[in-house]
Amino acid sequence: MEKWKQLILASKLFQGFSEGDLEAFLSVAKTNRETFQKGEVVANEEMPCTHIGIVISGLIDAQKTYPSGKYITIKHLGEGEMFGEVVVFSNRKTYPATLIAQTPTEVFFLQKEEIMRLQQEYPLLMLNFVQILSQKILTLNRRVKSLSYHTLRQRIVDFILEVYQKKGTLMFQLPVSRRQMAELLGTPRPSLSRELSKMREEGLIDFEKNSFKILDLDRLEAIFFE
Amino acid sequence: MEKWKQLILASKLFQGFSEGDLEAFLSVAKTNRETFQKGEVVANEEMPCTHIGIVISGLIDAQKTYPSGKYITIKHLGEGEMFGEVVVFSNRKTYPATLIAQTPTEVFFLQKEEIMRLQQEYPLLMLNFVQILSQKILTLNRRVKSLSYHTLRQRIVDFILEVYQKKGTLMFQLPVSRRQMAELLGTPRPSLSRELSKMREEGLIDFEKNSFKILDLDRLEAIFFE
DNA sequence: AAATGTTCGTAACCTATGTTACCAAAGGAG
DNA sequence: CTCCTTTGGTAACATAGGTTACGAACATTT
Repeated sequence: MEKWKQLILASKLFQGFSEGDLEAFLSVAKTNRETFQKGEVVANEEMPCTHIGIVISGLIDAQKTYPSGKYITIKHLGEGEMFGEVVVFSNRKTYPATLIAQTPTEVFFLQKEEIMRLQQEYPLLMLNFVQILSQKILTLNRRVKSLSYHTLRQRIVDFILEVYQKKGTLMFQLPVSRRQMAELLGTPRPSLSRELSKMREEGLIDFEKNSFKILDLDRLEAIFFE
Repeated sequence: MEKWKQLILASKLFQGFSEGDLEAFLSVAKTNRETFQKGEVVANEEMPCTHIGIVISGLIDAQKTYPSGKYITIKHLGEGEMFGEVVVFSNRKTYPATLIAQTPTEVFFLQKEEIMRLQQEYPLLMLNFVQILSQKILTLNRRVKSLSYHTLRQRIVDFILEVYQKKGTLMFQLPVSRRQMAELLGTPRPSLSRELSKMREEGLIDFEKNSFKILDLDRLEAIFFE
C-alpha cells in the first residue's frame, strides 16, 4: 500500500477502515491529491470551504491576517492532520484562516458532497466525522470552563477538587510538582505558593510538600460562587 | 398534526423535513416519548448516554453536582430544546450533568442507533446533526478567543477592530452604547471608560461620543502580542 | 420650565496577582 | 562530604482593573 494511503488510513476520519475498505472507498469516491510549493496558498481566508483536506506530506501553517496585512500563525498542520472539518458543514462556509504551505506539500482532498453521497455505503465515515466533532466540543468545553474562572483561587480549587474526585479521599498526594501545577494553572509559581499559603492560613486546606488535605470542603466549593 | 410533532419539526435536527417526511420517519424509526414528574431525574450524570432528547413540554434543569453533594444549575432546557447531542457520538459516553425535570415534562427520545440506521433513508438528519455540532464549535471557538485575551485593552482592541473590519473605514460609528459595550466585553463601565481614555491619550484612537477613529492601526494590533 | 431619570466620564481607593529577588531544603555529581 | 543545581517558600514592589461615588450632559415627564 502506498505511503499516502497508509497515512489516510491512520487518520481519525478513516478509523476502523480496513485496507480493503479504503481501496474500495477510493475507487468510488471522487477525491484528489494536490501538491503545493513552499509559500503557496492552500486555502484562502474567506474562500468557500467545500472539502476536507488531509496533509499527506509537508507542513502547512494556518495564519490569521490582521487588517493591516500582518499575520500570525495560529496552528501548524503536519502529516496526517486534517483541516476544514469544522467549517465544511457549518453555516459559515468560509475558512477561518489562510493556509500556506511551509514546505513542498501534498494534500488529500475529499469533497463535502462525496461524504454525503457515500454516507450510505460507508456509514462509518460519517460516524467518525461526528465523533471528531463531538470530541472537539468536549475539549473546547473544558477549555472554556478553565478560562471562565476569574480568580487564581478558583482555578486552584478546581484543580484540587479534580484530584480529590479521582482519589476519593480527603487526603492525597498531588501528582505534580509546584512548578508543573503552576504551569497547568497558567500562573507564576510564586503566585501559586502565596495563594496556597493563604488558603492554609484560612483553614481551607493543609499541605506539606505534596501531601494535601482538604479541611473544609463546603467553603472550598463556595469559592466558585464568589 | 399533533403539537409535539410540530415542535420536533421546528427543531434544528429536523430542519428541512416536510410534515410528510417527519411522519414517514416516525413510522420507521424507533422513538419514544416519556413523561417525567417534577423533580424526577431524566438522565443521571455518569449514566451512559445512548440517545438524543428533545423537550416536548415542560422544563428541565441541567445540574452539576459537587463532591459534597451540592449542585448548581448550569442550564435550563425548555420546549423544543435538545440534549445529549454532543455526547452520544463521542468517546466519553456519559452525560456531563444530571438532568432533572423542574415541571411535569415530556421528552422525545431518539436512539443513537436509529440515527445511524436511518442515515441512508434520511441523510438530511445526519447533515443537520453535523451542522448543529459544527455551529457549536464555531461558537465555542469565539468564546475561547474572547476569554483568551488577558487584558481589558486587548478585548477592547478586538472589539474595535471587528467593527472596523465590518465598516472598512478608519472612522466609524459604534453601533452600541458604552454600557452595552462594557457588557459585551465583560467589564464594568467605568473600567471601560478609563481604558478608552488612556488609549486616546496614548494616541491610539480618538473618539467623541460614538464616533470612533483609528489613529494607529499598527500599534493597535501590536497590543495583541503584549 | 422644573423635576427626574439615564448615560457617561472621572477620580479615589482597594485587591488580586504578576514580577523580581532572595533564601532554605533536598537531591545529585564530583 | 562538599559543591552545585533544582525546587519551593516568602517578601517587597508594581500594575491592572474592580468598586464606589459624584457631577455633567442630555433626554423624558409633568
